[in-house]
Amino acid sequence: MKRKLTLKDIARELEVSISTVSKALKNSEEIGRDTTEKVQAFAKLYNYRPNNIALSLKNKRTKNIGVVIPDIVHYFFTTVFRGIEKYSNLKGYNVIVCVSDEAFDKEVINTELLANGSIDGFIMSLSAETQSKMDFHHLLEITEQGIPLVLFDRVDDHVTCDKVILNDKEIAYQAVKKFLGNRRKNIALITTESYFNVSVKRAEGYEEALIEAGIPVRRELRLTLPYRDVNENEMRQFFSAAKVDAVLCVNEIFAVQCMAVVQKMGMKIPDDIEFIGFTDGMLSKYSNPTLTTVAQHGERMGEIAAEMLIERIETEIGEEKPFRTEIIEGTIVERGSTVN
Amino acid sequence: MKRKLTLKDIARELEVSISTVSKALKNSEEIGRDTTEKVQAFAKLYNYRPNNIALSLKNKRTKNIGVVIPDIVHYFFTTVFRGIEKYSNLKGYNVIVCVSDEAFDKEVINTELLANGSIDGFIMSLSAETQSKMDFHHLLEITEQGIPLVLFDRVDDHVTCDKVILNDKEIAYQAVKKFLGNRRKNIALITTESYFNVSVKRAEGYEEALIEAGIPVRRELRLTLPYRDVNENEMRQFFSAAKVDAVLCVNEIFAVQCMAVVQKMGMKIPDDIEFIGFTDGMLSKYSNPTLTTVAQHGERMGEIAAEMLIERIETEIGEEKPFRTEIIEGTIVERGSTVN
DNA sequence: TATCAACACGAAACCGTTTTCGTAACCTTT
DNA sequence: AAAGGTTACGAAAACGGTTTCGTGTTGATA
Repeated sequence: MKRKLTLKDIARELEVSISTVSKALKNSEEIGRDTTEKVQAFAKLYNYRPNNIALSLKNKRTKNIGVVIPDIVHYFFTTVFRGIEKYSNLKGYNVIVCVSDEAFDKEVINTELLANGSIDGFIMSLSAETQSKMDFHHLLEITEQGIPLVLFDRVDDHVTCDKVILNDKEIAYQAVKKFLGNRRKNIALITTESYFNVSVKRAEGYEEALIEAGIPVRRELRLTLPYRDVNENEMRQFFSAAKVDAVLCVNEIFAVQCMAVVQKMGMKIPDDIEFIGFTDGMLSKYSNPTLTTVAQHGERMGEIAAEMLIERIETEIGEEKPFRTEIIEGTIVERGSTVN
Repeated sequence: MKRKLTLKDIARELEVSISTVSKALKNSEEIGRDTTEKVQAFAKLYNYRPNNIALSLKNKRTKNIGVVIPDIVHYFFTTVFRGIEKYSNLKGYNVIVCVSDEAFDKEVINTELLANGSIDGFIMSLSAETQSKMDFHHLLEITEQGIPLVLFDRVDDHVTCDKVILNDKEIAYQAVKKFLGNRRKNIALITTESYFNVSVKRAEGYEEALIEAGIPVRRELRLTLPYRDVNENEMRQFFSAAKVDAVLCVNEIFAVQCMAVVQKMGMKIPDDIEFIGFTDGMLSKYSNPTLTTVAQHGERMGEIAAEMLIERIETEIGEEKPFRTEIIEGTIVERGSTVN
């Protein structure tokens, strides 16, 4: 087991000072040709690599980005993460991921831990509990310390920072317009039980489209489901009670599960009933029928978030730019669950 | 923007020395009661938190774990990651994730970067390219430096380190036995084009079960597909050419795609043809029919990997324990694609 | 009253870098 | 030969902690 080589080791071996070694390795003009060559040859031979931690301490920048997301086993977050990782890596940054597991406390603990020097900036999406509690003190602490923060998807107006979001309301509006164009009248909305800004926005778009078309928004056409462990019976009851000919779901799991239920009940998709979901993940592509869905362009979202963050990190303090909110346009990917 | 408080700040403010502050904060007996209380009160009031980087430099341990995986938008890796993250977090470690994107170079660059002090140990799964190149010099470098390494799932015998793997051969064997028990004779294997140790093991189990049953292993019953962007035509041809009544797929995507194809061709699942896949992800649960699949218990795998790694990290050097290979037993989850 | 331990604290080294500044030694110039 | 300018390098501070060791003050003991 060979221990890591340090500048000190090289200095001792070559009988020069540490500073000389350091300068020689960076081709400083201060150092003579012979010495420089000697040092570089030695360093190369023994594969010297500077210690990242020491560099971080000295430079006060870690080249690490902290990513805090509610869940990792989740297609959308996964794709966003991929975008973040790709862009960050390109720019020489590493990514530390913490999963809040939709819990406020974990989110707080994780951010506070990372904020103590481990990272140069944060990219986050709020946990369900944080959104419902409306407690953002941990984020305030971060920004007050001057640590750059970018929020994506699950954001909140109470937090002032850069943001990347989907045009949720608008794209939900368009989805419903699509149903309306297909002469659907009884359009249901299936959304999450817990409070998510995105669900709210999507509901707004849904309602706006209906109202615009002169169709009343009916309470019995809205089903709220728990985020996990959905009970099929609830769906069955819902579809038995109300006559529904189109369904907008705020995620793809709800959609796929509902499609299975209504098919068991004897309805034909998309003839009797149409479906549009959100996410455009694996399930949408391989479900039966395939699901028409709103692509959220997670990877691009991640890239942009990373780009915004790194720009903040690398911009000199003093030239404060105003915070931006970047809006990604969703795309409706037409598949078998709608008539196109 | 309030700058981070340091020991020096507190020392200056309270007119004591830095060392006194440091000791007082750790309740050292060396320090008098009054001073200790004064310091702690001040630290609490101004929310002092030690700088992680400084601690890392001093302690020569970062409390970071490096995770290098081929892909993150991939159910199995995602679940393993969740296990790693959970356990690590519990033990006070953070996780730095790098995605090799199945590319050798990215894997090498990422590991070398992290190895320079950023992390205390690695958990990795080899990229496709690394497995086919059989070049493990970067892993050797890591272990030679005394950095603990745990490999999971995509492992190789040429690398000596702790490992966590599935009983791939055995569970594939059992899957085929299940087909045989259902009187299936024409059992196909659908596997990956590129070389993966796991695919090979699964193929071995497949063959062993057939041979044991006195059924010849037929070349035309094996289909190899590219890891991404599978062409449906290839599947269609395969199923037209050979009479197949059961299919073992090394992942769930292949299985779900094949099920769609054979259904389009008019076959009934599971009556005419049965399917078993690997992974037990979202697709298996929500496909039509639902897919009988080998649960790989990724989360548990991740937890165990993290446990092994952290034990190595925290064990004193000197008391070298031999390397272990932990074998996770897969479970066949019976669903609609087999007759049970 | 001289001695000595206990107490409470500070100085300084250390982790591995970078960077500023100081300075010998040599070279050039007049 | 004195003055000034290069050249090539080393010492030391700094980043923010921890820890070892030294030391002045106090109180107890002989």
